[in-house]
Amino acid sequence: MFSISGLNNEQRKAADTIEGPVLILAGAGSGKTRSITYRMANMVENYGLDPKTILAVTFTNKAAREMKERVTGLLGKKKSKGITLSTFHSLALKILRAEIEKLGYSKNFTIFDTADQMSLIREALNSYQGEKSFDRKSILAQIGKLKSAGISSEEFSRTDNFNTDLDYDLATEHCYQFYTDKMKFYNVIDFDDIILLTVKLFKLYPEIAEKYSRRYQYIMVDEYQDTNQLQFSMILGLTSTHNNLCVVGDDDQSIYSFRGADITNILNFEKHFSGCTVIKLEENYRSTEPILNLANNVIKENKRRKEKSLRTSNTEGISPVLWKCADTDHEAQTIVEEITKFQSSGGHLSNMAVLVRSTTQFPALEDQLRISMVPYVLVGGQKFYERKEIKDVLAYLSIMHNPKDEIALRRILNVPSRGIGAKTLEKYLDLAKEKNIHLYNAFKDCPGLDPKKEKCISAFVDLIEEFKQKIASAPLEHGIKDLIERLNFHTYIDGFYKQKKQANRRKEDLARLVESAERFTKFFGESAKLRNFVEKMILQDTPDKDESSASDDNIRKNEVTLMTLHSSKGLEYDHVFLVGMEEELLPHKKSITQGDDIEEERRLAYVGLTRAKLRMVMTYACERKIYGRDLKRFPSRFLATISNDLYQNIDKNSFSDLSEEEVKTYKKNFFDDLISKIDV
DNA sequence: GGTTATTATTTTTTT
DNA sequence: AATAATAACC
Repeated sequence: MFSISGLNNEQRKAADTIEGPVLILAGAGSGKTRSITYRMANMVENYGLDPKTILAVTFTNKAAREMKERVTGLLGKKKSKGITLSTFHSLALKILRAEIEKLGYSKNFTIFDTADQMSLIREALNSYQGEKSFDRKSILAQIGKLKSAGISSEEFSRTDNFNTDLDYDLATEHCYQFYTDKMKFYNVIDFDDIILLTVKLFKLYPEIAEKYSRRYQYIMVDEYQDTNQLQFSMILGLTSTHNNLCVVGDDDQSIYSFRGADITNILNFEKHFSGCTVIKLEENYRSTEPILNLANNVIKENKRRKEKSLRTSNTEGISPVLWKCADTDHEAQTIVEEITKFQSSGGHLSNMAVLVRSTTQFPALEDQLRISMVPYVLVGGQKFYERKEIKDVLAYLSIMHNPKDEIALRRILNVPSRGIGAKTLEKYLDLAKEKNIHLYNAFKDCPGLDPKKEKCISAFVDLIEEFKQKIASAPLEHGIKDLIERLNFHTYIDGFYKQKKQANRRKEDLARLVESAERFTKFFGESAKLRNFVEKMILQDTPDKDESSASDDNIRKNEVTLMTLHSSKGLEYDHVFLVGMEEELLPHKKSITQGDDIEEERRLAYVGLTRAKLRMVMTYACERKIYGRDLKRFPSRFLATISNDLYQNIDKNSFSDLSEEEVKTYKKNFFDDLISKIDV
């Protein structure tokens, strides 16, 4: 018998209300994950439900893996194995893999990431006869919005969203049409399509929705405040034969509206699912009272939120502080100094996190951490597969799997250079257009279009065909390794990056790619298909070796975590540095100038503050380098509304916070440093 | 056709 | 400051 008696009253109610719709409003640190993992264990152990009927959807693959671990801890490997724990995208992709042919795509479709989308939009704009130059990004954003609102490219011009007088709308219409047509022709889909097509499938073939709905009798959705309209429709499909839907979320932590997250999903849940049980978790087990008071004081300024009061019985604690620093480097230095102090007093670095609003804040912090030789791990920021050299190799793999993917083909057509330049490409594009065939087939069928180039082109086509065979017959990692060697990619990198350090870094990345392919084949064995590998790379669904070893012995590495506020959601640390509490960073400049949602920025600050268990250190710099210029900076408006007794102001730029002894050492070190520099 | 120099442009956050 | 896009050169 599995016991849920370790939970408080509300948590127990959450874990023990199994049938029908349930809304769990879980404040920060209120034991949300604990409640839902217990809920799953409770369902299996005490209600005798088949684990195979349980589906839990999380926001990131990382969160899914973490939850899986915790459920396994409660249920054991055998029973937890049946439970499906996945993201919306992974789940939808699984469905599409089985059913996409019904929508006129073939099964070997590939996935476009944002960079691929951008190149397609560029193509679209090139073929557009507008006088003005348009911003690709905002056009793509507009298309994304239309897609998630369910408006097709044909419908767009007939909706209220469309204004004939606006140049941008006309351009968008052209691009949207161009984009949709090409995507289909290339047999590729984008991130939005993964959900969109699944929803379309559910609508056109209700029996498919029913099939999955019957399979997943009990559905849980984590971080419900960050779901968008499409995901909501997908949920409707999945619950078409029952209403056992349990969603968990906190409207105060909704921070993804830029990606279409719709906060009304959680605010209106009770309307969407009548007769639902509402459970509020308001007891905070994470932070001490001083930290919680500060966080509550920040978030209470938001107008659009459900009133709630987070409380804690943990009344004793260190007062949060705000450090005033001179500039970006001084800020980083001061933080790293504090970290080394903590380290030398015997603290474990896994208990510390440094949180930032923007990834541009990373380099300064990383520099200081490296100088002081503090081990750290980066979360968020540029994705591994987005690095140029990785994308290049993945592009080769993509066209082996889906030769219609013209964007991938053009990406590597002359990388490394093999004498197929812009002129040749143009000729073949014309040929392909004229014969209405795919670009790759044009190369394959007519290598001698330009006799001077015949050799280059046949060599290229042969290479692709050869490796297509090779990769299908040998373990994936061998194929990739051989490909990198055959292409002389290392030499290419040496030529491209003049600095040796940079070049070596890129080569290490390639080695990492081979390693991750190796882990992939090890894990999936015979069914380790090229396509799944590329897919998993793009969806960030590749547990790296750090994580797997950590789960093996369950020892957290002795390193500081450096990450964006967005990726910190759901995590907690004893000591947290919230870096850059200043205007134009938090709230971000874009949200100020575009009159965008300041409330979301405030929620972001709230998320950051509520990560801390024991100590909160906020910092800001009086001067920061932006576009290579030093600009004056000011403390965040979010601090202005807070009464002074809730945090302590410390001026790190003067000696006022140091003891006499510390000032002495500081000055001595300063002069020693100076002298050593003069010596050299 | 390829390489290099010059100029423009950028910075939110992520599946 | 760093990178991408473009122009000018070989």
